[in-house]
Amino acid sequence: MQYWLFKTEPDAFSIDDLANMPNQTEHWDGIRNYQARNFMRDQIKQGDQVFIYHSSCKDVGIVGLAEVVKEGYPDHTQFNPEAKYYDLKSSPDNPRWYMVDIKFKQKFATLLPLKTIKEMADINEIGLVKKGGRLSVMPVIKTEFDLLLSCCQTTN
DNA sequence: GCCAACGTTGGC
DNA sequence: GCCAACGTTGGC
Repeated sequence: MQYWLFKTEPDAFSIDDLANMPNQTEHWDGIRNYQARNFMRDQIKQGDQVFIYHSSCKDVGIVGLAEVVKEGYPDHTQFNPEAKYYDLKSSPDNPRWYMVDIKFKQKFATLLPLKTIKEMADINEIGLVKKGGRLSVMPVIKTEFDLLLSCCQTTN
């Protein structure tokens, strides 16, 4: 099992939106970065645990937990000329962009702010605190995932 | 294949 | 809204 962090802008799609979806499951479309795409296509597996992180908003930080329920498959929005994430250069024969499905597991009573994460002495590897923190999909090592999760759950 | 210009992300 | 840090594009 592996661990990940997915960013989302809560104005567009929040942890609450995920919780309110049918079956509390949604496909994570709109990833248009090659490094993130490679994670989606090749590495993210069913059962993997995913932190949901709210970015570009008033309260920035980890807000909840989800689980991967479907592994990488082509992101259909790339083929739709009407869609925001349409990609002229991609075709169904050779899709450029992939997505996974995730299912809501838990919303934390209080979010774990980015500021706090940066201040934690034992959190040094997660992309949020390093260069390259702009990736919208990033791996989290088990030790840091466990630490962050316990932090989220004890502050409840 | 280099690299300048441009676009995007995302914290503040 | 600003701006730093990246990522992508495209001319050469």
